[in-house]
Amino acid sequence: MGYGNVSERLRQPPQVGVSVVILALDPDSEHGRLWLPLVRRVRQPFLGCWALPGGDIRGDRTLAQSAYEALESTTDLHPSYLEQLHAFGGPDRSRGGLPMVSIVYWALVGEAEAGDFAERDNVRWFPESDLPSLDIAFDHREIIAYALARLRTRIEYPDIAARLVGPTFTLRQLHGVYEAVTGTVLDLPNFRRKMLASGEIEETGETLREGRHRPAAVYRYVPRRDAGERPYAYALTGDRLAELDARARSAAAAMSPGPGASSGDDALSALTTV
Amino acid sequence: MGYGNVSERLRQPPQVGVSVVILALDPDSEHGRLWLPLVRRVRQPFLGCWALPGGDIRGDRTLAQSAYEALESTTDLHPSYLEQLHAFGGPDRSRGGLPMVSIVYWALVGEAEAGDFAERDNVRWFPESDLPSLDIAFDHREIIAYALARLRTRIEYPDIAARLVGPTFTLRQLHGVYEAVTGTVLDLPNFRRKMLASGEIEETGETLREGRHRPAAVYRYVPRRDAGERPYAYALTGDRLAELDARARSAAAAMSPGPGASSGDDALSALTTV
DNA sequence: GCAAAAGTGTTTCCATTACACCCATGA
DNA sequence: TCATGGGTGTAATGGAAACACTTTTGC
Repeated sequence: MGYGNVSERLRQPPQVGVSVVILALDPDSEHGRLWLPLVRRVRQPFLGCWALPGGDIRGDRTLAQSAYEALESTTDLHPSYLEQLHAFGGPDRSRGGLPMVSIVYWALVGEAEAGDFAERDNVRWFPESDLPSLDIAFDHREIIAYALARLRTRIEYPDIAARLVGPTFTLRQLHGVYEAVTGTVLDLPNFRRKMLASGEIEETGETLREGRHRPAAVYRYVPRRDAGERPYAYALTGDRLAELDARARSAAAAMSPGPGASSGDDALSALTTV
Repeated sequence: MGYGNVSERLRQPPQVGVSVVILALDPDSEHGRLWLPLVRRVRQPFLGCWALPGGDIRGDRTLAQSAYEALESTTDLHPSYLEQLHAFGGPDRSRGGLPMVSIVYWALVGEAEAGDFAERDNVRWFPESDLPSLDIAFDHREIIAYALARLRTRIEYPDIAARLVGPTFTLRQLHGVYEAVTGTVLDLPNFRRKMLASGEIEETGETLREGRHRPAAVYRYVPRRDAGERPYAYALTGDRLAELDARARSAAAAMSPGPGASSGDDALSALTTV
């Protein structure tokens, strides 16, 4: 493919890719801080820098599918929430290469899952407040800040917090997530009432002992089928996500030689774009 | 450019473009309904159908600039608000051609400006509730619905309504906009207090006579510099928009032979993409 | 019994709602 | 002076915030 000099390249229509900001609760931190996985780049530009997991967009996939596949193949995680964040573009983000537009998604994964993740050389989790100081590729630092801001405003609903904490939880745990994410202090009794009144939370019948005191009731999140929670929400949750998951699995199976061997390191080899 | 058969084309990385949903108040309608301009396509696919104004993305422009230029060159309008809506993609929207991703913006223009617009063959304004029934290109009908839904949820702030109605307005006019957009009935006295309490509205000192009764005070919208109105807002307003406008003008001047002749029909020749 | 967290009750406060009312103006 | 919309006052409502309180458990 012959392209001209730099200024000619800049006038070309840009390439498109997807990236994903994957947010989870750090299970090692007692006070529930957020962390996220970054991938080390193995190509120029920004070789060796940390970048958001990403990949190409294929014409025969939806954008969400492309995002899911990028996420799943680099980190082996299965998000409980996936939503388009923003499309980023412009002259600042090309760095001498071809201009690039990234459609960025943000994803949430449950605490348990983020914990049982085995770290690899080219993927590492960083606490939200302790990102690498210099070597973050492109404008990914600002994109992360943007995703965190979105998370903080979206968390008014039980939904988001429940997806961060995992399938079941006590009200105190959920409360902790809210406090960690918003950085504020919330009255626990009022919080409890509000969550229960939302109708999106349901007792499992189990209880959880955690010290020499009264055990707490365990709840699960139940999306209300009220329909119109939020009038326009292109977020993927529940069944829609399972669908994407099934697709990703069958695609992986088709590419791998034997069954069950679909998560080799070749699939993990630093899928990153701008 | 040699591309293979259909299924091979579908696997190619998609092209990118911008489209804009331009919303305004229909000045002919007394009860303040919304309308928007669509452009007739002069190319396959969907030749002859109505489509959102759109254009290409250039690597040396920001996405918002590209959206502004698409909007300005097709309709000669100058929006008072411009914000990214969503990126649309996926296999459904290629129609046998190359796969296409559209980054869609939504824009607001003031009532006065939308009124003084001269209709042209290939651009026509349609009331929101009376879009062409069949011949809308691609998925643009759903995109319009999505933009309208966004407008309806965003309008809680004085901001959005003020930009629809124009630079100055009476509280009753503003009230009418709210009722038209939300489709609900609002108590006028309470509405008035709420707007004034927001601190984002300021008396101009003028009054407006409209019948054989007391004249109404005229107000203007004053964005509060409180900063954090909305925590992350990539919306363009005020100065930032003026900047885009200046850029678009100078670009147009550079392309046209004489001064002031920059809005010939060549610039209007149906810039539409998916 | 005692410590600690689970869970409940109650009061206060504030923003929204509903609606009655007065005011300014032109005909 | 009267019709009409501009503009103000105020009581009722409902939900969020603050915090005192009771209950259940392990040791």
